[in-house]
Amino acid sequence: MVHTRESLLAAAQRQLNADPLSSMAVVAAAAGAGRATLHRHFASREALLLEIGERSLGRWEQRLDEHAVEEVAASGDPGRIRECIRGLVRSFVDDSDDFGFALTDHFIVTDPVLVARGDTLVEREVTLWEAAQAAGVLRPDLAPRWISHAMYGLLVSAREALRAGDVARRDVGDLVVSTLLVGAGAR
Amino acid sequence: MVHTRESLLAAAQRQLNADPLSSMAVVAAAAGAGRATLHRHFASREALLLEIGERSLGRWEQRLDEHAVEEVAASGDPGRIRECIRGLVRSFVDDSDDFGFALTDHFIVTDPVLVARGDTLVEREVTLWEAAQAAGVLRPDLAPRWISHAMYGLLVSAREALRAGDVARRDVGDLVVSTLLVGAGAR
DNA sequence: CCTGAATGAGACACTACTGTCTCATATGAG
DNA sequence: CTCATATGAGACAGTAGTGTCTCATTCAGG
Repeated sequence: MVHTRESLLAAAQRQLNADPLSSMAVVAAAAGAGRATLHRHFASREALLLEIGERSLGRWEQRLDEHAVEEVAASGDPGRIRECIRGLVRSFVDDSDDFGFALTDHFIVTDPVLVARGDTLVEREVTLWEAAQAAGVLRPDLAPRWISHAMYGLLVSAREALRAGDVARRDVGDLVVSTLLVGAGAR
Repeated sequence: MVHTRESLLAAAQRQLNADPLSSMAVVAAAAGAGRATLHRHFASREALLLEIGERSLGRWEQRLDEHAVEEVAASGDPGRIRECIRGLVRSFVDDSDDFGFALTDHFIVTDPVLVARGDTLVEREVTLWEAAQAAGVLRPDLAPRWISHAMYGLLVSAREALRAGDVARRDVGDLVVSTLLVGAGAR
């Protein structure tokens, strides 16, 4: 069997997603690799977790790029902004399946380097929230950072709801978008 | 120093809330107790976690009782239902400070006994969501269980927002209620 | 003051995991 | 086919945590 760094990372992510406390031995087995091989690619468990964190942040960043967050924000066009938010959130929901445990894992959420990089990404998001508020797409009375937190909370919800089998996978993106935008109250 | 089972539990909860991976030694120190004393009250780490889980579920159940969820649901009165939801969610937000880590800790979230008991509490909540939908307080097109998931996700949001210092403690209850009910979109 | 129960400190054996190493085997490129 | 390389299995020492135990000390109630 041949093991690329990427395939190991992906398998590790999948396994740690299922059980965040999995040992290196378990992770290696889940990747169909020996423990030694895993250690050849990642010097330590910590290094592996860091890399997974980086990978998750990379995907997150990529999503912000894909949706041209800054450009849309600068445009000030309510229609474009609304569509951008919808698309962005849907992308995040898709990702939360693979990357979800990085949302709550204590080590990843705590590591200073990852936190710093995450903060810069939140910063980028915030420009979108602020533009959305200015364009009348989002409520102006909410702190932009709260909007980010609320969105991530709903990603956790989506993850849990899927795990519990309470919602269908194809519905969950719309569910998050609509809950975030219009809430659960009757109009 | 005298240590009641309750004081140990409370301290353990506080410590594990700060760092879910704290060892028994760290937990004991945080409670101002010796490791032996902690073990006299809780046979094993697992037993301690279980008890914390039970404690959290107990508080949760207590909240449902306090707000007379079933009675309010049965009343069908939109005003009462709306007030009940507001009060309930605010209570949960208050609790999530102390009990928050039980929301995401893998062991607690996974243990079959706790999960089973948690399910029955979700069941009680669901009666409220359904009544709210029937009374025109909540959107009828959302699965009641999704509403529960969304609310818990927003509790995670609240916890994180507080930890990051992005919102004031006195605001966070209203923030969750209002985000859950009307969302972040402009009306 | 006296006494019995609770406590803290620490020793102890045990387990699980980590990170390193070796070596025989498998595998793919030339 | 041949050979260099990657791999899996396992040995190994080191570390950290757990659960049990003992024992001297503390402390509250009589």
